[in-house]
Amino acid sequence: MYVTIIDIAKALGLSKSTVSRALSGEKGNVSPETARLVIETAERMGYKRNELAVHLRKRKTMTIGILVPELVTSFYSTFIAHAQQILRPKGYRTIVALSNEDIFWEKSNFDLLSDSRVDGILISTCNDKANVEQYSAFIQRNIPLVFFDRTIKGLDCSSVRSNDYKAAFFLMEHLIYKGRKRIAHLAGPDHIRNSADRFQAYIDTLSKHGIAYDPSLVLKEGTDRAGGATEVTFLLEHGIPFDAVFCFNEMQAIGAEEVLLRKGFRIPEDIAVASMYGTEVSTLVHPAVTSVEKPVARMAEEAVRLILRQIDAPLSPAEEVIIPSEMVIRESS
Amino acid sequence: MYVTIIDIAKALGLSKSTVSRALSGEKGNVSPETARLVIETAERMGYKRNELAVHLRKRKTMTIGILVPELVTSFYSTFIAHAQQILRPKGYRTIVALSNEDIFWEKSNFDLLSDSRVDGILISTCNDKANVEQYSAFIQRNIPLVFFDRTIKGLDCSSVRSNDYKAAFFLMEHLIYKGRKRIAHLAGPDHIRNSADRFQAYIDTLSKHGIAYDPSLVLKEGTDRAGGATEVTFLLEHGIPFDAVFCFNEMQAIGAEEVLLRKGFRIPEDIAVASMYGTEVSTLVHPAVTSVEKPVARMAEEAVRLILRQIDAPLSPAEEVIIPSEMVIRESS
DNA sequence: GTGAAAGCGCTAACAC
DNA sequence: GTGTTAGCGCTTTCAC
Repeated sequence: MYVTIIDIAKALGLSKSTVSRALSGEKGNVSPETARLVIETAERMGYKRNELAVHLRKRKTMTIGILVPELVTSFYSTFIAHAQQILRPKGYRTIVALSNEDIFWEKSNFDLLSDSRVDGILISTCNDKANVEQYSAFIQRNIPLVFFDRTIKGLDCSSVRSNDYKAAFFLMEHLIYKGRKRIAHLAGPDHIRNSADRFQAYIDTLSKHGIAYDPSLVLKEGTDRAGGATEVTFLLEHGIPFDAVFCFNEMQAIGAEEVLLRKGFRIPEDIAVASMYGTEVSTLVHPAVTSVEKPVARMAEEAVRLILRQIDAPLSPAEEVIIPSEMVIRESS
Repeated sequence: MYVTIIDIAKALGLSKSTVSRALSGEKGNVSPETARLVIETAERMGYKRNELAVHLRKRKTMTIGILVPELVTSFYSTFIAHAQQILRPKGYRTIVALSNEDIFWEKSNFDLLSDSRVDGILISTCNDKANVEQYSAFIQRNIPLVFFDRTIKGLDCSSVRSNDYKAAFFLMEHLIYKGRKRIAHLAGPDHIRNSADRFQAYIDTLSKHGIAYDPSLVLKEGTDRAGGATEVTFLLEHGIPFDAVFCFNEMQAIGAEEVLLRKGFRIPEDIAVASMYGTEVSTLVHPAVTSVEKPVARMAEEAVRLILRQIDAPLSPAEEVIIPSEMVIRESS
């Protein structure tokens, strides 16, 4: 049904090698006339090269898999866009898969990517314990894997992240300098390294500034919009006083903000809402939210660099890149 | 890097055919012990079959491409969901591509699907003239192609659609029976057969019921939410009286409705809003909208049946299936 | 500059 | 029940 190079070769009385060379575009090993002739004939016959065969032969699919926990937060979609922008000119396609913050989805979609023989996988894990054997096996087989943002300790594999602890510390101090004393923390789940880092920063900042740690101000209902709303509602309904909310992510911040505004609070005059992170392109976060920026573009750049290096030089040593968060407060307008 | 059947064969002192047979699961040509042994070894060695090679060898990718104009209207997403539900159990994957109602996108994404050697394509075209040569070439090469919903006349290829004319007629008569006399029509673009059919039904119903056709009531600003809003706004601002709006699709209906409600009109008491189609699963359409249902499920069923038949029996004759719309009015609650 | 031959990883006759 | 062989469509030495 499909035309092959053999059909073209036959039609022209050439060998399939010559046709292949002419079609591959690299001149030097085929005369200009032959090349033109072949290309014209191919066009006329409606030839489409069979990528399957090419990939099998070259043992390379020219596709990178990207596995992320979610796409509601602007961080991951921005990351993907940046990564694609770098990969595309280099001839790489990209497949995006989701874990939906679930370890079983993650496992199954990781398999899916590996089944389709991607040349490498960029992953931001949803759990820093769950699927490690799977990753180790992958790494041992020398298949390029790079973790970004949500990385895993102790894996012999390159990774890129930003310094969550420092950024959280910075943001917390900003709130404290603004006079906030009772800062609630809408934390992330324990099984993500980033949450732990941010929580630690929360504790440490309070301690540094002589503010007592009150466990009733730390809530872990969920990292989405509903979670943020629920948590703030809980604080209000139980009469737990607070003058600031320090959120794990922007979705929580939006949820929190919605509830507060509806209850008649002014932001940030009455209660400040601070979020890690509204990325630089986020249009979701309300301008009244205070946030530190995550350096998405640079993270994507590094992640892509690392995966490509791993593809080109499979035995190069693992590299752990930490990109500093941009310590810029974006405040209410 | 990846384990192959040859690695397993070597490790076990078997031939790769035996390993292949054992792994393919069909017993009868391989002894139970060998089978178990092979499967265990494969598991232990971390074997993953190379789909690329399988597809090349079998000359079949077990994937169906679905090319649709958009995904905002519930029809196409529902169609896709139904199609996938039927195809998956049969071992078929599915790739979805969008034309964004643009002929160049459509062309390029059609190529993309064909490049990835899908076994067949289900398409709902964005223009019934533009890319016909491309489709003809495809059909001539005997690659399975089935049009659904937005079909093209005169193509030697199976198609599925519902009877838009009848459905539109039914819906129009419903409005007329309800006493509407000045019915505005938010039409679809001329280059879609369905639009033409619906417009014809609009004309014919008016004529049948002795209502004069007023061209100023027919608007073609766009088939999205903004289009519907713009068109209704236009009528209102230009003082063109109307007591009903007959929309090409549900997005227009939503846009129209929003404007009308904001201006203080009651729906449907003051102005009725009727739409083709809010599909049976649509959660988008406001309950105040009157609509006829498009039989998505049955259309998907037929489209899948036709494409699979074309795959299994490439030379079977083209079939034109018309599935009657469900003449049920879903009215304001 | 061109052709012959090998092979990517797998399946499917065909022998035995 | 298992092995041998051929080949899916392509690229890539290696000769000439």
